[in-house]
Amino acid sequence: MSICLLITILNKKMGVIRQTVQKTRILEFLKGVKTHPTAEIIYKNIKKNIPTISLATVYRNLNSLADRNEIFKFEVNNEFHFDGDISNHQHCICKNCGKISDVFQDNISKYAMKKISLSKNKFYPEKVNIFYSGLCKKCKRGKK
Amino acid sequence: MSICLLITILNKKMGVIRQTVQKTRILEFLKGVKTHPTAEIIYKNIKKNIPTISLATVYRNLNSLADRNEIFKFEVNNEFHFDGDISNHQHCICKNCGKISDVFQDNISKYAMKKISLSKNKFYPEKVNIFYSGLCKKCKRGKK
DNA sequence: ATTCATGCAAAGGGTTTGCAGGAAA
DNA sequence: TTTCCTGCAAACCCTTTGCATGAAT
Repeated sequence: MSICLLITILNKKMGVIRQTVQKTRILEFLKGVKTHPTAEIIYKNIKKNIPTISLATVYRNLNSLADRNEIFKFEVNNEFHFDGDISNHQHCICKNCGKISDVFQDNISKYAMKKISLSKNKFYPEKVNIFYSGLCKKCKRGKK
Repeated sequence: MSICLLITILNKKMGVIRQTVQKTRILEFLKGVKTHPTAEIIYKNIKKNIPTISLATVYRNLNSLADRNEIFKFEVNNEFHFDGDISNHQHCICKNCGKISDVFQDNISKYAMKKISLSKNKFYPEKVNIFYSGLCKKCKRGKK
């Protein structure tokens, strides 16, 4: 029995992840954008290229991409947002308008990971997610 | 016109927040517990003392308490959780079983707030929320 | 006496799921 | 040819809301 045949059989036994146009476009879109869109927004944008795509497909692909850590999924105000940038960075969420912006202060996440590793609590952290809540520039001006 | 009368009139104009048994019990329960229950769990517990209370009342009170920063509201896996402890602390979320645990490392939050204040991004932070994702002790053992 | 809060039930809305057909490998 | 993925629609489920009644001030 050849190695190739064995691999083929194993592939059939294990769940093989297939490459589809829908999946490719979704990942491309997320990687090419600097915002943190919801499934709905992603769906509307992909629809321009693939008019027949369904919202369910978008959800399924986003979830599987997030499960495999190819994208980052987080919730704001009862809605999931997706981030194609999985580098260590932090998010600011305006509590007035809901706008999400990035902060790239790598050392904040590093410090947080170091500190919790040193503390003797019974948790095995793999990642830290840091969210600031406050006001964005625009809303801060409006409140003055 | 006396000051007291003026205040009474103003109170009537402005929305006065009333003290109710339901509200009191909900806050008591949250302050007396070291977990991070959902509205449903809080509802079931309050029901033991106030059998007629409705889930809607629990939600309404939790939301107004969170709005006034008397409790902390956050989402995990598409569900809101409530924390009666509003001191600076961090949360660990087990990505396997969903268990939420606390870390009390005040300096992590302080460091995060200091760093973002120094960085010249256009956001005015008021609070930082830090979530670790990984495995709890129990699930870590199970995976070995 | 006023008006805010409650309880009930129904609506809301983002997300998931079952199923038949279609596309990767 | 097999198995996974897609599209459609319906189901899900947590949360919110409208309305009449009841309670707090």
